[in-house]
Amino acid sequence: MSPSNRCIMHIDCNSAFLAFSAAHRLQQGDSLDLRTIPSAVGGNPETRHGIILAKSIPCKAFNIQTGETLHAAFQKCPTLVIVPPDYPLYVKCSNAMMEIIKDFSPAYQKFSIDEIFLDYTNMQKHFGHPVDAAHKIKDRIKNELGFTVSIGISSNKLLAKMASDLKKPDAVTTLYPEEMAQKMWPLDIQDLFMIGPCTAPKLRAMGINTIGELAAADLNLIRYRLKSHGELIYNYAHGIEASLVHTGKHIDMKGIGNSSVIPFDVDDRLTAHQILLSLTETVAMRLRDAACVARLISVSVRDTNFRTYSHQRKIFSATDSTNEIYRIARDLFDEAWQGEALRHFGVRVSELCSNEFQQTSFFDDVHKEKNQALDRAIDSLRFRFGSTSVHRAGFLNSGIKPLMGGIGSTDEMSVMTSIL
DNA sequence: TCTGGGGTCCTAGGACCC
DNA sequence: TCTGGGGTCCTAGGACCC
Repeated sequence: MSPSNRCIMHIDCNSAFLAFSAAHRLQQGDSLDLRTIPSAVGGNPETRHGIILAKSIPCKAFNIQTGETLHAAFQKCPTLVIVPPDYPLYVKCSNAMMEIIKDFSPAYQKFSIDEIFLDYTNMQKHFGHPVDAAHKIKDRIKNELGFTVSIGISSNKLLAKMASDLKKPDAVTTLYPEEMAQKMWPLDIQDLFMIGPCTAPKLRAMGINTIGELAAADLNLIRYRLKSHGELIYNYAHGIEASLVHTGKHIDMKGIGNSSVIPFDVDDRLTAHQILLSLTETVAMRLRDAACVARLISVSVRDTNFRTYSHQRKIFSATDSTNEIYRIARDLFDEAWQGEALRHFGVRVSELCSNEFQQTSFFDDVHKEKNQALDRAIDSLRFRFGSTSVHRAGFLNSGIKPLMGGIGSTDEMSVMTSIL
């Protein structure tokens, strides 16, 4: 089968978080549909989480942007209704949507919490023409789950994704290679997947303002200015992209991390250590849940001036131990911190491998086995009785949550990649 | 009244080895 | 005492996605 004979769909939820919350409220008996008024899912400014995460379509008239502060949004629209995020609900909605979609093909890839790729190649005999099948998918999601999606259809993932963006909400759109000139090339350069706020100005400075102009540009010049990323977006502008719909249940994770803004400025070492421990608890739990061990530990912080820096270390033998990861994270922090007030902390582990053939070192902690047993015992208690059932005495009265970050379960929640 | 959290990938520079 | 170039690994930071 030649690549151009593939049939790929991209299913994209419209205003996902807001739509999920709105649909849920209607199901709970609320008479107001948040999607019909200027409304948004947003954080809590008092805990310094005050940004817009998702907005309703009526917000467009007020020029409210995702990612901007609630304060700025209220300036634009004083009647704006804000609802708090509900991540467990979003995971449920996402999974329910996938259950419907997988009725239409065994080959599907969860790309993010609100986007799925479906390989519809060879499925016509079962569900008909791709456009008809897409309408069936879209309507089933609307009728059964109460929110709308936009579906793009093409011969590869990039064009399918671009297609789903062309018409919103509640729409089905094709963007086959022969339609690029008409449907995609007139679009602004920043509408192309993988051209962000940093690359767009560089292209504009070269006189390239539309996707079509990028497609017509000199590849050597683009490559010279933008290196391999230049070649990538040049190919995308021509609709060239050949990655597979990764069906495997187990997409290998490259890393696991938690990070959080702290509601107050942190300027003492002890508090910083507690925060790192709290972040490490969830990171290590997710690591063990994925049956992995990690070889690279990194810590990142952001100060009150929004300067971010990080410090990382490769360790000799990979680990999944909360205590071990914490000890390294703490050392990394102590080495990097210059004493200024901090507002944001992150702990991340990467270079993962299966814990099956864990290499042991002569120098390993003699308490290693005891530590492992303790980690597993705590994991199972938290699994059975909830994540708040067990935590360390050090957190009592500290004002810091014992377990920070880490949404839901890792089950089948595959990872988004910048390369499709 | 400020500015989230989860990821992936790429590049540059220095260390180190041959 | 002065001198090379290539390859690989490690680390920090930045760009992009949702």
